[in-house]
Order: sequence, then C-alpha cells, then structure tokens
Amino acid sequence: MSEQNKVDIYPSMVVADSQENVRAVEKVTIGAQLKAIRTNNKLTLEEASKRTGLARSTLSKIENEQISPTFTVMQKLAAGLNIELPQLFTKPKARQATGRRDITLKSTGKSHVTSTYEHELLATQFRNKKMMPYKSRVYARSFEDFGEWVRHEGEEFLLVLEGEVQLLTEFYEPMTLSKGDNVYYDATMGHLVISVSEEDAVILWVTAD
Amino acid sequence: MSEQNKVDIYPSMVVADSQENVRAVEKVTIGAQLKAIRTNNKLTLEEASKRTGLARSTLSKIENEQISPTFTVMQKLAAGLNIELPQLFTKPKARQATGRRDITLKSTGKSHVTSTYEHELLATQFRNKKMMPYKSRVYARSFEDFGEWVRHEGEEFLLVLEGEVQLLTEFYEPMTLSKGDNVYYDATMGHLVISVSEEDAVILWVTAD
DNA sequence: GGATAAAATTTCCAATAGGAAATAAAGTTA
DNA sequence: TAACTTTATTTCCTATTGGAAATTTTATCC
Repeated sequence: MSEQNKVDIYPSMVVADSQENVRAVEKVTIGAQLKAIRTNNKLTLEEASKRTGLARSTLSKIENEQISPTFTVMQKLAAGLNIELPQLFTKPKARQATGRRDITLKSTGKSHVTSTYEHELLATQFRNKKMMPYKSRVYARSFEDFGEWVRHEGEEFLLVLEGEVQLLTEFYEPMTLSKGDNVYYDATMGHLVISVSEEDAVILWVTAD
Repeated sequence: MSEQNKVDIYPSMVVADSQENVRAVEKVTIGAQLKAIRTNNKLTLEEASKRTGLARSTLSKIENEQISPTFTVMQKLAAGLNIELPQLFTKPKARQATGRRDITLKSTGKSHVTSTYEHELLATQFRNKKMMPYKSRVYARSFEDFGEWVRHEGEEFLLVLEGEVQLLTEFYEPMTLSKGDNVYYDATMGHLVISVSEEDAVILWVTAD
C-alpha cells in the first residue's frame, strides 16, 4: 500500500478552501518515530509487543509504514511505551547543543522600574530560552498597590534573597517568606508578592511556560 | 515572622496538593472531541466531509465511537478542519487553575550529599513541574573531583547565593562567579561548578527540559 | 398534524488493519 | 562456515475500518 499511505491530504480539500486552511502538516512519519522510541529504549519488537499488547507483526508493519495504525492502537503504544501520544508523530525538537551561555554579573542586568517592583531581567543575551529569570526589588506593600491579581500561563519559582516578603495568592492564605525561603506555584493562580520588611526585599524568580 | 510562622507553614507544605500526583491520563474520547470541534464550527457532517475528504458515514461513526480512525484519517481530519492533530484527543485545556503551590522554608528540603555537592531539592511536593529548583552547597574544588562533564537535556539557570564559584564549561573559559552573579546555559553542554572561596559556596539552580 | 427538506445514522460491501505463524535476516558460538 | 539463537519481516487469514447508498431522525414550513 505504501503510496496510498502517504497521505494525500490536500488534493480535494485544498481546492475547496482558501489557502489559509492548508496547514503546514509537516510530513509526519509515525513509523520512524515509533522505531526511534523503541530502539532508544533498547526494546525488541517482542518486548514492545509484550508491553503494548500488540502483535510483533503489527509493530513491524507500523514501523515500516505498511499500515496506518488506528487510534486505539496508538493509545496502546503510548500507554505501553510510557510516552505521551503526540510523541508518536512529533519530531523531538532538533537538539542543537549549541552550548549557549549567558552570564549576568551582579547588577548588570537591564532594569525596569514600576511602582510595585524594580525588575531586573537576567540572561538577556540568551534568546528563546525555556525559563525567564528575574531579580526584583519589591516596593509594593499591599494588594492595593496592584489593584488586581497577577496571573499568567506557566509556573513560577520564587526565592527570597533579602528581606521578607508576603506571597498573596488567590487560593491560599498569605504566606510570609524570609531570606532563603522559596515557593513554586502555578502562575495561572492569581499571585502577588509584597514587601513586609524594614529594608527593601529582593527576590529571585524564574518562570517557565 | 520567623519561628512562629515557620511552624505553621510546615504543614501547608506537606499538604501542598496531592491531587496533582495523579498523572492525567484521562480517558480520551476522540469521538466527542471531533463532534465538539465540528459543531463549534457550525459544520454539518456533509460540510465536514467535503473539507476532510472523508465520507459522512465515516465521520458519523467516529463521532459515535463506532470505529477507531486510522492515523491517516486523523491527519485528514486535522488538515481539513484546520486544527492541530493532538486537539482531536486533548481536552481543550480545561484551564484548571488548580493553584498548585509548594513552599520550602530555608533548609527544610531533602538533602542529598555527594563528594562534590550537597543538593537540596526544593518544592518536592509539587510533582510534574516544568522546572526543578535546587539549592546546593558546593564541595568540589576541581574538575578532577567529578572526573567528567555533567551533561543533560534542557537548560539551566544558576545563581550564586554565597561564596564564590567557578563555572567550568565544555566550550568556554572558566568563569568566576560571586554572590549575586548568575548564568543561564544550555545543559547539553558539559558543565561543572566548583567552589573557589574560603567558605563553602552555596548556589541556587533551576533546570527545565 | 402531515408533508417536505435537511441532517445524522445505519446498512452493506470493498478495502485495509491487526494477529498467528511461517519465513527471512542478523547476530552468536563453536 | 555451519549450526544455532535471536530479532525482524512477510504471508495468510480474520476482524475492523471507510465509503456509497439506503434508512432513520430531526428540523421547517404549511
């Protein structure tokens, strides 16, 4: 079947719809993907068969693009191989190992001052990174200084470097944190940090989407 | 705050959400998902059929869980309905805003001591998180203490909390970092941190895959 | 309510997927 | 290299999918 299997997704529908609808459906090869996952885990077809409950022959045929697995089979693959289903058809994001590195010496970062914080974004030279580290001096001293919750995608890690702050969150009681204390939380939950010490409080925080 | 408060907090940390430990392998119903997508777009089976190039009957059967579509069919669905393939079996991100939170008070984390570092993993109660924060006391004082580069997937952010360290990397010259200095780098590049100050150096680092 | 039109489901059959066993290919060992 | 062992592929057959058309259900109009 091979040829047939090479998914001719467009022909008829492209004609019907505007260019917009034509998605860049990268040529996905579930077979190669599966084979890579299996071999990386040093599994033989026999072992993979045991784990997934699928026949060796079926696995072989999928790997060689001889058949298009049903969703049911894909689920068994994901469950048996302990992977997320999309991994079966998603490229493992080209590892570049560029050796990128960005050092920020104490107080050399770019500052951004507001009425509530003085933010210093760190590692500004390293673009497209997975985490965003900041060092901030906290000026805010009450919820009112903000007026509303801060809320955004992703997760956040916060460590108190100096002074004492209070972490206000939508679902928990206010929590006081001293130097050295830290907290990790879901940033979609409303959150705010205010200073409660004599001297200015300084915190480090790192976010990741 | 201090002592008084710390005692209070301990509990909350332990309590810190256990819910989330349950790996969300929700039973996925591709049928309901497809139907939702189609109806939300106000498409009839006939129209969806035109766009995807699949028969009305096939669409109907998929929606009613009477058949398990092959990967080929799933691709046609995604392409024709202009959606990403995973949307077919992923809940529309039921923004849960669970408000997960995990506080680690100074020196309450679990420690792991080796000849090179004393690692304290932070936010241990918060499972399946995007970042892994550690606070470490550095004992190592030369490359030889390790014998080989540390290298792993993802990126790493490092901040010096106390003392002075040297960051050794595979591609760069050694860099000395003092309290407050920080660095962000690609962790697939060989890297090591050694102490170069009189007193023990303490660093915070956060990794993300 | 009955008649009609539109949409969804079911039926029926050809095409394809998935499993058991046979075959082939790739290592291993003597 | 032959004999053997392990792993992968192919064959052959049954079960299931996917498509065309018939049937049923739902919505609309009079």
